[in-house]
Amino acid sequence: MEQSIFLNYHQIMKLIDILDATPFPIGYRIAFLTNFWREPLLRKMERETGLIRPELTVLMCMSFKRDLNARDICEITEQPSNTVSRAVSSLGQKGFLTKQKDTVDTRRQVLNITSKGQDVHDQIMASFANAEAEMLGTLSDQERETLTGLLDKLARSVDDWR
Amino acid sequence: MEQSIFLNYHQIMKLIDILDATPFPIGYRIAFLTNFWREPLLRKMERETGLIRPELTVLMCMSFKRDLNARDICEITEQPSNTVSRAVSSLGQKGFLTKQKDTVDTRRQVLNITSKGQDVHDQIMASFANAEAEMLGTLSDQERETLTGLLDKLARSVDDWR
DNA sequence: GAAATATTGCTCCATATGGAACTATATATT
DNA sequence: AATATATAGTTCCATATGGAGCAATATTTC
Repeated sequence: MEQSIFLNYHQIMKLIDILDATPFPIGYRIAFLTNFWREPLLRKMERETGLIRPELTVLMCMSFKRDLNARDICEITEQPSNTVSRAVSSLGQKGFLTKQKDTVDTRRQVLNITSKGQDVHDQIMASFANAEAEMLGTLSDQERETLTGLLDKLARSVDDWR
Repeated sequence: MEQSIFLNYHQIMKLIDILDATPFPIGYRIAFLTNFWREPLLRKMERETGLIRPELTVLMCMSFKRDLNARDICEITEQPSNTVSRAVSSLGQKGFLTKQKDTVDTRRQVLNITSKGQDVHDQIMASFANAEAEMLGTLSDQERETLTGLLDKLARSVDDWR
């Protein structure tokens, strides 16, 4: 029975128990879930596809809308321009996007995802969707809908609170 | 009216609209909120207190439980040992924790938060609590309770899904 | 008790990332 | 038209962070 006492000790001392004691229960649970859900997923994506986070961000933007330039992506994602620049550059080298000079403003480059880029994008999206389904395993359909609605309210009011 | 068309263009192209199109609506909203809520808070903490994330993590553990050692903190937080080691070292230099050699195992150091460390910890917790209150401005008390419960369910089932 | 193994905490190194400054081009002002 | 200012995208640099491996100590095995 020594063993079970030892296990209990560790159960009691998991991070989630500290979170109960924080005065920001929702904020910290959100951060907790990001740490344990998104971060491992990004590491897995990195291992399997060689892409890193800013590259995924750029892929997602290009998949959503055609003919963006780097500046557009900076504004959409609120990422610094050097981060976007690096991601665009490496995605180009990998053949995941095409660049054309903007005929009106030659400083700009018009960016578009290639079919190869779209394929890896779709593969990553599928992997994330799958991982979300696992995370949500304990929630009913009703609960999922409620949670989506509440998170959406918070996310859409972003300009009010930050 | 040119101006308003321009603004609408940008409104439409905000990140939240891309998120609607992802096949993991909950996971991505959680990540989105972390990006726009926690990250700026950590930057603010860094500017105001000089502490960085791993240092806060260690402070929170020590505030929750006395006489931990670095290994305990690694296990609780699932952080790599070098990250914890660095944080313990710098918190020690700043006078935010005390180290005593463990009498049983001299490799270990018994760590405890100082009152100075507790003060800065409490100050940071208050700042985070305040920021959470702002984020939750659009939610009713009932909605907050529901959200806490749902996030808690997900967080507590972490060992099932990862 | 000696040797093999495990564990604690640290250092070295590689890399992701953001700030600031820079180059090239476009726009505004006169 | 000439100059001043603004903007797109890049490079340089500083730093946060994790992986791998290391030294010191503890534990296990024989």
